[in-house]
Amino acid sequence: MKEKFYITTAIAYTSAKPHIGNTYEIVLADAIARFKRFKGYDVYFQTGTDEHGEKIALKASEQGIEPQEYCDNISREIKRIWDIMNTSYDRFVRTTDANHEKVVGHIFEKLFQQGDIYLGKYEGLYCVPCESFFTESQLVDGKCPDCGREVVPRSEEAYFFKMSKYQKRLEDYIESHPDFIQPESRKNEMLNNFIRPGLLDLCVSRTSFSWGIQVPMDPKHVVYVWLDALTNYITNIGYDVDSQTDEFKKWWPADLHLIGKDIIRFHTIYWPIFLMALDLPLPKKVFGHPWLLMNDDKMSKSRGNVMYADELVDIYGVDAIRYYVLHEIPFSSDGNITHELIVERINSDLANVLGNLVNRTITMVHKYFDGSLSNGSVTLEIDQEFEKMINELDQNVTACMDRLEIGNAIDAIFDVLRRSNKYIDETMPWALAKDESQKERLKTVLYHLLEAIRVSALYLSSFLPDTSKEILRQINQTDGSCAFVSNLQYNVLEPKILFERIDMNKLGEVLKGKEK
RNA sequence: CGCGGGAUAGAGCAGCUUGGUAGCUCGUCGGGCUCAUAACCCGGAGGUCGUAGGUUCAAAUCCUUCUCCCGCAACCA
Repeated sequence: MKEKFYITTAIAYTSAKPHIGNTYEIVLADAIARFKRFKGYDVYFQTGTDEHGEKIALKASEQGIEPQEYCDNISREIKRIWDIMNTSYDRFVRTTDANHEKVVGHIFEKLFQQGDIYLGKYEGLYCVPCESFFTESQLVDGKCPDCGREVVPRSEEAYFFKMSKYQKRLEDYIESHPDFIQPESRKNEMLNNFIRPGLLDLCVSRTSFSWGIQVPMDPKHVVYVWLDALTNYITNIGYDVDSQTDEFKKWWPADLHLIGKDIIRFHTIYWPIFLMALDLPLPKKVFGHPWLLMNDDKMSKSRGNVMYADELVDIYGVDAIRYYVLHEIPFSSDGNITHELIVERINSDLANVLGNLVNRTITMVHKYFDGSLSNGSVTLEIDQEFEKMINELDQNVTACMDRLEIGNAIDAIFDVLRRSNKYIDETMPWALAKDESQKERLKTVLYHLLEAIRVSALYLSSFLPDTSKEILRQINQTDGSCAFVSNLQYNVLEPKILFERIDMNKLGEVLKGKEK
C-alpha cells in the first residue's frame, strides 16, 4: 500500500490576473507533488480559486458584469496560467461550486448549533462613506485610511466564532508539533502576537455585501470569506457534517498546506480551530513561503513593476522560468526577479552546465562510437568516485526536499552535473580517442557520463519536467533506476540544444520584439 | 524597552546548534583544453565575518551594548 500525500496551495483570490509572484506558489507545490510521486507516494494535489467577498463584487460592478461572470473569467485565466506553468494538480476547485457552498452552509449551521458560533454585535469604528469598519491601528491620524474622513463608533449584528474556547488546545498543539508551522520563525510570530495574548472571537459573517455564501438560518448574512475559503481543503474531497466519503477518509488530514507568508495567521490559527470545532484532525504541516520581489520591491500593478508568468514563459520557456523561481527563492527570505537575473541563470546553469554537458557527451558518443555504446572494461578509481556521487544523489535531494529546501535540492543535482563537466576534463576522452588501445577506457568514460546524465535527468523531472523528458529522449534511455547501472546499452539520438544562450546585450531587443 | 528574523569578498548566499586554517554560485583577471552552446577545466585577486566590549590558549561561531535592515502586531484577502 502506497503512502498517501495530500498537498494544497492556497486557493487564489480572483481579484486580478496573478503575477509571477502569485504564480510561484503553484510551481513550488508542483515540484513537491512531482517529487513525492517520483518517490512512490500516492499523491493528491489540489489548487483552485477563492471567489467570494466584497472586493470581487466591487471589481465586477466596475466592469458592469455579474460577480459570477467576473469570477469565471479570472478563474479561467488563473487555470490557464497554472497550465502554462506545466503544473500537475489533480483538481482545480472553486468556492462558487455548488457542493462547496452547500457544505459550507452545513458547517456554519453545525458550529452554530453546538454553540461555537453565536449571534453578537460587531462594534468598531465605522467610516460611513466607505461603508467599512476599521481597527484603531488601521486608522491614519485617527481618520479613515481610505478617504481621510472621520470615523464613528458603530455596532452591527454579526455572528462570532468563539476562538478563545480553543486557544489553549491550539497553543498546546503548536508547541507539541514543532514542524506544524514552517519556517519556525513564523511559529513564534503566531504564538507571541496572537495566541498567547489571547484570541479575540472572530466575526464570521458580513451584512455589508451579498457576494458570498448565505448563512442558512439567517440569509441577510453571508459567511466570512475565510471560513468559506479555508474549508475548500475538505469540502472538495468529500467532507460533509454528517457524512464523509471514502475519498475524504483516505486523504484527510492534508500533509502540507503551501501558502504565502501573508496568510499564515488564517492557516495556523483560524483553520486549526475550525477543524477542532468540527472534531477533525489538523493538517500535518503549513509552510508559509516567502515572496518574489521585482527589483527588491513588492510587485503590484499600481507600482507598474509586475511580471506575468505567461509573458515570461513566452520569452524564456517554461522550464527556464520554473528553474528560476524554484532555484532562486530562498527558504525563508524573499527572492528577487529581474530579466537580467533570469538570463544569468539560464546562461550559466541551464545552457552552460546542463545543456552543454548533454550536448558534448552525446556528440562524443556519436563521434567515437556512432551513437552506440555499452560500458567499457577499464575502470579506474576516478570512475568509482564518480559513481559514488551519482549514487548519493538520492539521499541528498530527498533530504533537501523533506525540509522543503527546493533550491538546495536542485543544487544537489547541479553538483553532479558540474562534477560531470570536470570529469570530462580529467579523463580527456578526445585524447583517449586518438589511441586505439584506449578504446575500452573511452567506453567506460562516456558510459559513466551517460549514466550521470540519465540519473540527473530523472531527478530533474520534478523541477524541469519537459527538459527531463527531452534529455532522456536524446540519450534514448528508458531505464528508470535512480542510481548508477553498469550494464545498459545506449543508442543515443542526435543532440539538440536544450537551452540557447541569451546575449545580455541583446536582451533589450528581445524584450521589445516580444512586446509587439 | 511589543514579538521575531537578519547584517560574512563587487552581487547573492552557506558556515554559527557541537568555538580551532573563512566556503559556494555569479562577476572579474590570468592560464589550460578543444568533445561542446565564445562552452568546459585550473589558478589569482578581492573579506579586520555590522559596531563596541567580555569569556577563552583560541570567537564569524558563546555572552553583553549599540547601529541599521526586514517580517508580524487581528477581523481587506
